[in-house]
Amino acid sequence: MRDVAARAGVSLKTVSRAVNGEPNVSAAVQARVAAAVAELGFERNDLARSLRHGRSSATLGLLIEDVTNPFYAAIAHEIEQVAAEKGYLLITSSSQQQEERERELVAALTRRRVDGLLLVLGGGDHGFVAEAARTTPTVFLDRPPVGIAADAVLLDNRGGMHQAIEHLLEQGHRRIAFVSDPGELFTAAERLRGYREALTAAGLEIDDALVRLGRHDLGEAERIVEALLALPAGERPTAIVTGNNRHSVAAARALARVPNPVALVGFDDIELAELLARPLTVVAYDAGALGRHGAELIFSRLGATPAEQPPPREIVVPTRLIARGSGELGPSS
Amino acid sequence: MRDVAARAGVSLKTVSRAVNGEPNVSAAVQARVAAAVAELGFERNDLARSLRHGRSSATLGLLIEDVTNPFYAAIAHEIEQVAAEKGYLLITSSSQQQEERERELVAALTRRRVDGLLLVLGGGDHGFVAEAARTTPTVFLDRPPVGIAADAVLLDNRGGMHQAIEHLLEQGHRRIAFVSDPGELFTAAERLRGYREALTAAGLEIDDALVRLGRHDLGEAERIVEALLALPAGERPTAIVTGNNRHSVAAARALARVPNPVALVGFDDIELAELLARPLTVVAYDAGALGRHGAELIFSRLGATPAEQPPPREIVVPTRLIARGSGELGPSS
DNA sequence: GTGAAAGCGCTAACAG
DNA sequence: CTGTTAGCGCTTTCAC
Repeated sequence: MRDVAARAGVSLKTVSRAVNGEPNVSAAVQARVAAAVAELGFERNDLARSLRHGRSSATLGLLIEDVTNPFYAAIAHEIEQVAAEKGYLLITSSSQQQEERERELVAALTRRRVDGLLLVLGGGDHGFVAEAARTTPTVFLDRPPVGIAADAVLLDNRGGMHQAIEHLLEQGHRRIAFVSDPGELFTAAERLRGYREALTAAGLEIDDALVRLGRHDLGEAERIVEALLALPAGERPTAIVTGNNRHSVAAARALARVPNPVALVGFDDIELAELLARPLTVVAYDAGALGRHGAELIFSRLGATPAEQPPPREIVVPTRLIARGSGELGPSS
Repeated sequence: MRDVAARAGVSLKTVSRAVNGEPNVSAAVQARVAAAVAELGFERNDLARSLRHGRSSATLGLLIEDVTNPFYAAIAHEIEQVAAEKGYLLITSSSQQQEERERELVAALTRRRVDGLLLVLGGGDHGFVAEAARTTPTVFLDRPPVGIAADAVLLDNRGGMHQAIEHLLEQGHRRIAFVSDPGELFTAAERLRGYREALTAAGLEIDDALVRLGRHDLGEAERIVEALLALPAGERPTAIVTGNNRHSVAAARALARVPNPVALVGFDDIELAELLARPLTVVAYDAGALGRHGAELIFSRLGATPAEQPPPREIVVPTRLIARGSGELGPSS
């Protein structure tokens, strides 16, 4: 920038004004600066800018488990879209479900002075985010904050699971298995609660042998479903509900290998679900909405003065059941 | 940091040393600084650090079309993994296939002084990247640079298409359609070239009516395939090869709606392809490898002195055919 | 309309 | 081992 000033024969500050489109720069000077900028290939250093400017690195930070899961990709994409409209960029980082990585990455994002933090965190206490959340607008996505207060955008986990169970009950199922993540995970716990509530409301006993919670590693999940399917006649479930798209994929694979499949309803939609040999019935929702609302919550805080900051808010994204076939198999088919 | 220094009763520089784990800090002082840091909830400002430090914002910039496409998600994920090992974060931005966005985003990333640029750009001249590439290690992914020299990681597009066509020829197909992106796109052009080469090598004429290039908008792509399937008997293709995963999804959907389907081979693998009603035969490859190699190329330049910089390099990722059923349909089935 | 001085938070290069 | 000085590239403040 100093070089540009020298080249254009003006002061540093004038270049700054010209480059940033501030008022009080004559057309002639504006043009001279523009020419110098072009000749020197100058690009404003936004790091230095935000340092002095005090605020705004014009960057948001997102922490998810893994972008290759379409659920997270949808979230990341929507955040990025909202951010782009405001001239913000997005740093996306993956925890790989490791709490240590979560800590490291929140710290790394904070050190870079992101203007907002969007977090999908695992179980356990989230106290390590408290400090960052004090100075940076922070939104929890998919899972609520634990141990601290902050905005959150969640799914209607229980409601969605009610839809799934009620749908299967209508088909005559009475032995419905639930395959999902470990119960430490908020979403798994809530969906399990929905599962229990719906069964209990129908006057059925909960058979804990049909509740299988394990990491959403595809291989392990497949083995869990295989074990369920290998149960003797009376104990075998006639339907399975999965707790997320990874488990749905695993269950679909395991089911494809047995001669006498059972009904399946997945939580979260899957591309091409309708073209599967056994079209997948799912509890669907707008995953991107988690990101979109989250980004909007961030920007609403960014646009408000400290005095105007509202108390923590919670947004719940609705679910809906899409029947495609796999969930319409009867108990004896 | 100044507050920490005051609190610990040491100089600014000593805090800097302690915080960064530099040598020449006594254990006692180290402890006192650590205590002050904890009490004040201090987090080093990496923006200021990299400003002074001159180099390294410890951030890489990635420009893709859209993270919700699993192809790009795989790339982003691998880059992030490699970056994480070195303590780097990744800014992921989506062009949505708009050249104007590409320009804006490359500029935005450059202004933030990312240490490396990984770009998936559309057709047209890439001159607008030249200035950035001069000062920042830049790698082109999936599509080579046009008009400038830079590292690139590409797929074996022609080879992959040869595999697809040869496979279909072996099944007896002679009328094979090609459905892909517009020819301005390097990958589409190369795959089309592979298609032509393989057919010509087999002594067949190219029927341009069977070559349909259009944006990979799912709806439009479906209509293109429908049109092909609606051709009269003699003109109708007996097999279709798609140019990318979006077109494969579109083709699978369109094919599922007709009573007399044709063979289908997709370029790029799809999750659950084996569980589709008509299991999808594909030309598969390691999409993540594009990202992994790209990130490694960046870091190799980052670790080299200006004098050591090698000339632009090109890495080609191999493809392989996976037969699952849709590509093994005969011409008269 | 334009410029000079000061400083954002940190670290390189020296001193001590 | 620790502190001082200067300055990264930019913007704020205030003067002209």
